[in-house]
Amino acid sequence: MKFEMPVDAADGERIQRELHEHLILPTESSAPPKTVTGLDISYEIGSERAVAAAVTIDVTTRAVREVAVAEGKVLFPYVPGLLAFREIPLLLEAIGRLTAEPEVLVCDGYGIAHPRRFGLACHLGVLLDRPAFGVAKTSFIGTGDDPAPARGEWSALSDGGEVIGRSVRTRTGVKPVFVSAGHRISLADATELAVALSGRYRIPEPTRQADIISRQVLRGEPFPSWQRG
DNA sequence: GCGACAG
DNA sequence: ATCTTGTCGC
Repeated sequence: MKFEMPVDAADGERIQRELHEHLILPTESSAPPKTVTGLDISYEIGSERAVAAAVTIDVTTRAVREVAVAEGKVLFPYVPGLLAFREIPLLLEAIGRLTAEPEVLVCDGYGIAHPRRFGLACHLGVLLDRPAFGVAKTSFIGTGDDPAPARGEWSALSDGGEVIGRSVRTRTGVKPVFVSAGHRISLADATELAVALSGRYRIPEPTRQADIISRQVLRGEPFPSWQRG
């Protein structure tokens, strides 16, 4: 599917409602992927310059398999609920530069835990027709109890009587992250991947590395030697 | 009407 | 998202 840039906020909501029709949200679990590709963007203050990074991580070892970046100008302002239109153009460019097609995508943000049930992870997943989910650091919509303190524990995130995601403990005793399904993946699988991809840090390795690398490139710091392409 | 509000 | 060092605590 092709990305469409809205002319204003109302148009953006229209696009989201349209694409929402293509969402696929399985209940059943799927076979675990061998790799997961994390996405994130770093912005420069006082300008529209930004750098996106797509980092493919080996699920078993959590080691970096491949890195791709894209630099450019952001054309849409940050508006809660419309984050996708600000980040998708550059993210698609970075993803397109990967040698290996992503198996599963993980975004720094939300999937269906969104005002119109169509967050960044849903949008990207539908456009690329790939499984995708979101892992956010702070709350957006929905309420729920705090999960038990042990790593792997979680509690449901609900809104208007429906479960839209989970508050997941990726590290024992540390503030939980918010996981929500984006496209072609069950909430249970997204939760398991979020935990499996986290180890020493609260943020799963794919998005954590994408965050670090996009920032390094933005600041013109030495590019990781193990990267190629 | 008054907050809240992914990144 | 971004401006920013050290410091306290497990």
